[in-house]
Amino acid sequence: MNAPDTLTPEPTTLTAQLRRGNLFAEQCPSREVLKHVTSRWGVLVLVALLEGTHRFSDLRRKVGGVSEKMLAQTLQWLEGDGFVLRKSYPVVPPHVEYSLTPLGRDVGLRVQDLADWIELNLSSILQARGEPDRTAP
Amino acid sequence: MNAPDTLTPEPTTLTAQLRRGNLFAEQCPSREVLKHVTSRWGVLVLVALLEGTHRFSDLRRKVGGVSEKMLAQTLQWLEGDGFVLRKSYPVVPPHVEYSLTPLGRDVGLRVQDLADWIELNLSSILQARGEPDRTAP
DNA sequence: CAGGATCCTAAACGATACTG
DNA sequence: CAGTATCGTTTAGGATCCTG
Repeated sequence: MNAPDTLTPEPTTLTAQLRRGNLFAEQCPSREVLKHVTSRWGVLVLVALLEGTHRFSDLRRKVGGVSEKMLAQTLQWLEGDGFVLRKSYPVVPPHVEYSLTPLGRDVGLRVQDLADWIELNLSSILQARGEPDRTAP
Repeated sequence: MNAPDTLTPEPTTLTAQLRRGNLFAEQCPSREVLKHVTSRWGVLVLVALLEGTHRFSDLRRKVGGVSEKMLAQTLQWLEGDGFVLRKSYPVVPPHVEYSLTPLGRDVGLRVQDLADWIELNLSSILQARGEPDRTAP
């Protein structure tokens, strides 16, 4: 850990190659999915839906700052990836419910885990930034 | 869990409030950190650095498609948040090494967990999209 | 109510050139 | 080598209006 002239020579183990083979490759399809899941609103929508089914306006109200357009687009991304189930009731006025598929719950839990960790460690992070700690009184 | 007409009325438990209190609030400082960590290149840089110390050009080569500018900016974000340690050796030509702090390793593991999950389930996801499964021959 | 269509701005991003 | 500076392009994102 103290030889500045030798750089870490790639842990070329088989498992590493197989498990995280192409994420670093520019054309890896995972990147698209990752983009949806880690998008500004994707994270919040997934976490919100972990708490249960929501209607469009519920999500809009819950996820502070999201616009109609972006919420719709985010939901379509996540639906397209098989994470979100869209259930439309043919009534007037329209009634649409969004929920997580099993796949979505799985990925949502990991996203929530990450988000929770950040909130929990926000204090240390802000201190690293030299910013005031707003989590403690 | 099966009443479509009653939406989840906010789990106003203390723990929920404390643990994920303000993520949904527009001005929550966590969002900024989340943005860095889940950014297009932030994810890849964190995962790359989990494998060990890298020099700038190593990262540049490893993370396919990243530009000098974005790599530099991403590293500065992560350094500012206390996730990445920048070690500069005053030699010529310049020699700079990037590694993860304990905090960075912690968050990196969660990001990697998410990324790995996506790669592992890419097959199911692409099928949900109706796209061909490129992970199986 | 749920969103599609349109228009527009700000931000992200990339390519290139340049410097200590 | 490890960046910064600058510029041009692309995309994200928001506001508004409109419809079933």
